[in-house]
Amino acid sequence: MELRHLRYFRAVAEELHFGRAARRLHIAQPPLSQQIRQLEDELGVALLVRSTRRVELTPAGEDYLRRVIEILDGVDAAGRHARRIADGASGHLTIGCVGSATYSLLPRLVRSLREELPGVDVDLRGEMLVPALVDGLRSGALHFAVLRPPADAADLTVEVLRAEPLIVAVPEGHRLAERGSVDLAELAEDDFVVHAGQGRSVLNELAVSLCVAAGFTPFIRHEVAETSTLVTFVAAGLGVALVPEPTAALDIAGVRYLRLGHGGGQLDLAAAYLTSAHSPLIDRVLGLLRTAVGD
Amino acid sequence: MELRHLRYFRAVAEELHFGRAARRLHIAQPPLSQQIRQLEDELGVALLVRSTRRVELTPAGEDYLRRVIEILDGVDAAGRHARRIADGASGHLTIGCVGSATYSLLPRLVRSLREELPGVDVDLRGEMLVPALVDGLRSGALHFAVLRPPADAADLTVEVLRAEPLIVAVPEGHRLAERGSVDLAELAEDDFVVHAGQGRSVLNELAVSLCVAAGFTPFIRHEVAETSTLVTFVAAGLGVALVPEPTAALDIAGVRYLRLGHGGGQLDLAAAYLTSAHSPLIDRVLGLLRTAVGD
DNA sequence: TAAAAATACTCCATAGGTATTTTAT
DNA sequence: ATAAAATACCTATGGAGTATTTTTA
Repeated sequence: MELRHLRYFRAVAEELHFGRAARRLHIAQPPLSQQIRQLEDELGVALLVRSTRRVELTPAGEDYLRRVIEILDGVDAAGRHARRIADGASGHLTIGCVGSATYSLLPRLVRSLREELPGVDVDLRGEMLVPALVDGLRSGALHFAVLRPPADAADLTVEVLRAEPLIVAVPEGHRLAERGSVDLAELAEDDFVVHAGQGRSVLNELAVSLCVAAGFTPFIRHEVAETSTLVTFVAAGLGVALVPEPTAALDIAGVRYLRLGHGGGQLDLAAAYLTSAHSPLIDRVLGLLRTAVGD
Repeated sequence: MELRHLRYFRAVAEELHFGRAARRLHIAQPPLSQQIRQLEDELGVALLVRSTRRVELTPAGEDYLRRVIEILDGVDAAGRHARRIADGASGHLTIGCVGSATYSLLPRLVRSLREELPGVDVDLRGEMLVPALVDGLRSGALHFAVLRPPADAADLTVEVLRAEPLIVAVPEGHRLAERGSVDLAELAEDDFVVHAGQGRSVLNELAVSLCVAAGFTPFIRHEVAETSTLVTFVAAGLGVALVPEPTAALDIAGVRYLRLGHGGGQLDLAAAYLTSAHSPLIDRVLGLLRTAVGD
């Protein structure tokens, strides 16, 4: 049996007339009769009752017609869906994101995804550390990540979106809190709050090396998992923290953000995906992300 | 596009190997590659990523595979269902029934339908008069009827199931209530309760002609639509009624059923269906009904 | 008897086969 | 070097066409 048989049967069942059905199908009447006969033989079921004056559906034929219409519509729909997925207009995507991008960049990305690709359904995971993001991409749990460029990324395609200067978060009562800008060396005596993860956090590594370059080793007092927690700890007066500039979007009471003068650094923000899982959808998301960064 | 393309795609997508898929399909590998290529060209979508060492599905291909499996399963299911309907093991049936068969024959028929043809779903309408049953068959509202053989039945196939003797229903206080059997002539002075319908009821016609043959014209006091109402009216002392014997199954308090001696008659009970709507299912129901009558 | 489906036959498009080449590991 | 997919080419099945017959309302 082939779709041809189903298409032909549908035409005859809807026209209830072999001649008209054949015209509608752009074939001659005899081959149409043949194909319908074949279909009935293969099913072992009479679908139509013919006389020269009237063609009627049997009860089995009526049921079969309903199902055939569903099948033929299903075939069309399958093609349409495949095409939508192929050009990235439809599909499913899980996006992971580091903490500092969670509060400014991610909402902008989501808004433009909703507008530009309404057929795509997106799962989001914010507040993740870089090693977890890389693991997520490799395990297939994430399709796309916004992160700090990691060292071991041979199987990933990483595109730097922009460089973000580091700033300092200090509690409101801090001796430097009213300054607009400080040098890193001025923080030599302060307690530091950093991300947990045995130094595997890209931000931690940069922060420590900057401090060393500024002539001191930071005294790490607390380790936390999320950026929001980190800022809350600073607000509570438990120490200071070096964070990328967009973290300032996290406007928590009791925290002041200061620019860094001498000894400051910057950290790249990048998009990454598993090279082997590259897809049109990822390209379109990457395009939207570039725009979101530009805004 | 033909089902062949979908079957072949399914095989390749499940095997992820053109050679194995071709073996599973009992064809050679090159024509399989060709057909898959055709499918992709027609859809305008890459479904598979091939290298000589590995075949993988694209995201569009994964979605398409899911839908293709549904379609192919749907094609099989459609054939199975059509076959079930064609041999009467499945389908839908509306059965109409005269009042006197509603209380004994119809329940037995329904029980055996449930047992023998569980795939058939049945709608029942009991307590109908013969003209309404015939109209129902002709309009398509009923597929099958249990009735008294009507006069104008050229387009119906009518099969007599059995002859049912008429009996008399009298109220408990009636002067003849304690007799086992009466002659029709003894009811010459009684009020009669009959079915409504301007004499078009087959039972009414027989009853009147029997009375006339017994030498009197029945005095019709009440006309009712349902047999159950008719018996209730008799129980209430509003008159007597001639009813077919199975009506006695309707055991209402205050009613006595008496056999008829001289002047009695009998009424055929029959099954009927529209000859043009004859189907295997109707044959099977008719078979069950014959058994139910025999019990 | 006239309209429509079925049958008889013919033809060619194409599915599928065989042999070979290309390609990626 | 080798396994596997793609390409080239050929064969033959069967889908579709034309002409005709059969059927029934």
